[in-house]
Amino acid sequence: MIAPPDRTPLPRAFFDRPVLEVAPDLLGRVLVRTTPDGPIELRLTEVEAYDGPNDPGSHAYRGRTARNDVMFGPPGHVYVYFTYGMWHCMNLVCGPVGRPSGVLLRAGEILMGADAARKRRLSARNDKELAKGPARLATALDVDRSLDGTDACTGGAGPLSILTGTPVPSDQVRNGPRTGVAGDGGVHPWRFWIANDPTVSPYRAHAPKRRRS
DNA sequence: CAGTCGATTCACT
DNA sequence: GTGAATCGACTGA
Repeated sequence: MIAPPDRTPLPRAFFDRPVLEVAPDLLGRVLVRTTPDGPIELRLTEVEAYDGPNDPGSHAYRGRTARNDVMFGPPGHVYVYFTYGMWHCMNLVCGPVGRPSGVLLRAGEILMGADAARKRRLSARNDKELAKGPARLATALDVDRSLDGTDACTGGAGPLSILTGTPVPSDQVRNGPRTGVAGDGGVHPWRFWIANDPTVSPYRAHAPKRRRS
């Protein structure tokens, strides 16, 4: 018998800590997304940390821009970016203010609202694949740039919020190099996941793009 | 202002 | 395992 997840909202202070502390602590937490098709709930199983100005893999490495502006703001808000001309990925901003860092939400298990998620993820061959990968996760939860800057610490009042869930014991947390990160940013072992969880995405090294002929 | 490339996914071989 | 899809942000001239 497994205890149900704690549905208390995660307080903003949770995110106002160094990102390397927050990232593994997010595993097992529950994200609630309100959609026109009803609520979708997702248990986080895989994340990656991106640490501001000292991290060559971070979008904030070269300073503040219109795109990454939210990363420089208060913790507990959502940073959403568009990539590869097709996909969105979402992060939770960590503190303190002025230290642009965030946690990329890479994968999770759908706890509720799988029907709504399947409607948006027609290529998924089974429910484990609904949110296996950062762009798949954002697609399943109907997340795009319109949610950039959303406060996730509202306790359910907004379109997106995060609950306490059931934190994962540290002996079940694994870590390793970040997926698909180019150059020097790839060296940091700042990807965290739950051991043996079937919804965790496979590791891939960065694939350099070949020049067109 | 043109060129490059991405915190990826999918279809195909 | 390989290559295409697809476009906005960023870079450097």
